[in-house]
Amino acid sequence: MEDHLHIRELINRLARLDAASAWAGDLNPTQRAVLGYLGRANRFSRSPSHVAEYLGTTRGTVSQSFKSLLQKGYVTEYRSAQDKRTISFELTSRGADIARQTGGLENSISELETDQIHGLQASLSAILKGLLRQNGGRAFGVCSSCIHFKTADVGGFCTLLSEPLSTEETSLICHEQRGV
Amino acid sequence: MEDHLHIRELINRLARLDAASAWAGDLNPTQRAVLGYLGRANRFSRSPSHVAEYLGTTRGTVSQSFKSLLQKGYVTEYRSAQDKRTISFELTSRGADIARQTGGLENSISELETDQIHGLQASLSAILKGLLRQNGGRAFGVCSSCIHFKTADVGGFCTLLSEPLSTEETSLICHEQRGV
DNA sequence: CCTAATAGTAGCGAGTCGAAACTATTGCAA
DNA sequence: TTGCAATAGTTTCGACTCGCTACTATTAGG
Repeated sequence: MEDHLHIRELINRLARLDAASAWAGDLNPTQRAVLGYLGRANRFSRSPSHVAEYLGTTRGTVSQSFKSLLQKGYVTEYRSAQDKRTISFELTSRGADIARQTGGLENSISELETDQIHGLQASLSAILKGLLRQNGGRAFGVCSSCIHFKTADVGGFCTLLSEPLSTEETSLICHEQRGV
Repeated sequence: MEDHLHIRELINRLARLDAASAWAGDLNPTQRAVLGYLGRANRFSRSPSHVAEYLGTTRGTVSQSFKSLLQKGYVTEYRSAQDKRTISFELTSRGADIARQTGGLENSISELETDQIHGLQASLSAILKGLLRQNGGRAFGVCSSCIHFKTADVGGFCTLLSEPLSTEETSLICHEQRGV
């Protein structure tokens, strides 16, 4: 139990320090996290609701964040013709630049041994999986590791939404993803 | 580089989800983090400045947090006679209860194998160390692993501050700590 | 068809955050 | 000794997050 507390502390401290340096320009850490998510999410997973669930916050907060990001020109709005309730946000090139940015944390991570990195990734993923199981959250994994995914001649196919997927899309986050 | 991004995302997402469930009662995640730090910091390391540096925020914000925590009865104020500028905060029993609380993240961590936990701790510590080296931050390690620490008949002794340390104090966080 | 569920927004109050301006001490050097 | 610079903490500002509740629009299901 002693060790667990330590790890929780480490995770939170690393995230706090990372967030502290994520204050730059006219963006705060949360807005930056929204852009980062948008850059890795597929076209079915870019609504305020999805972002809110991924970031562990509320629709209300995300709605405000998007209002600000929209105003600053980091995202654009797409309203669906099928379901007039939903909104999908897209990164502008300005927003995509931010989403691609790396921070001091990445530099520090890259100093680890390769197998240490893989072990770390496996452990953190396992913790996340357990945490999501506890509170009934979605995994938000990528299409290629989904039970609804089928390989195709080019790219793939989603059997849940009956939609073809381009090669790039198969490695993007989907809110409907369920691990094999 | 692909993997590093993943790990950064994992750390931040875990911290966000942990923070989301840390909203309870009349405390927010930051106030909870302050109490957690105070519960693990020694008597030389409980000032607003130390908390600010540990949490990667500013003295101004921490000042506000303490004002709120003081009002709600989670901490008490101790003014030093030597240096009238400094203030040291102590947890009340109410505050200590909160500091000891564990969350869903700990449950999830405890499901890992023992050696996986040790590996995880080692990797995260290494990342933190590298990150702190990059931005010139302090480690905030415990006395027993400090270059200024000497073992004594009972507890230990700090050669920097020329102060005896009780057994419990040797495993507390110090802002002056420098790793062996 | 009508009610329930879903998606998004608006507003509230408390609080975080960086930044800058401010007060009160303490340290150091000429 | 004086006299500044460094340090510790506070206050205020504006933008924003966050949980919450109330609200509107749209869609789904019995």
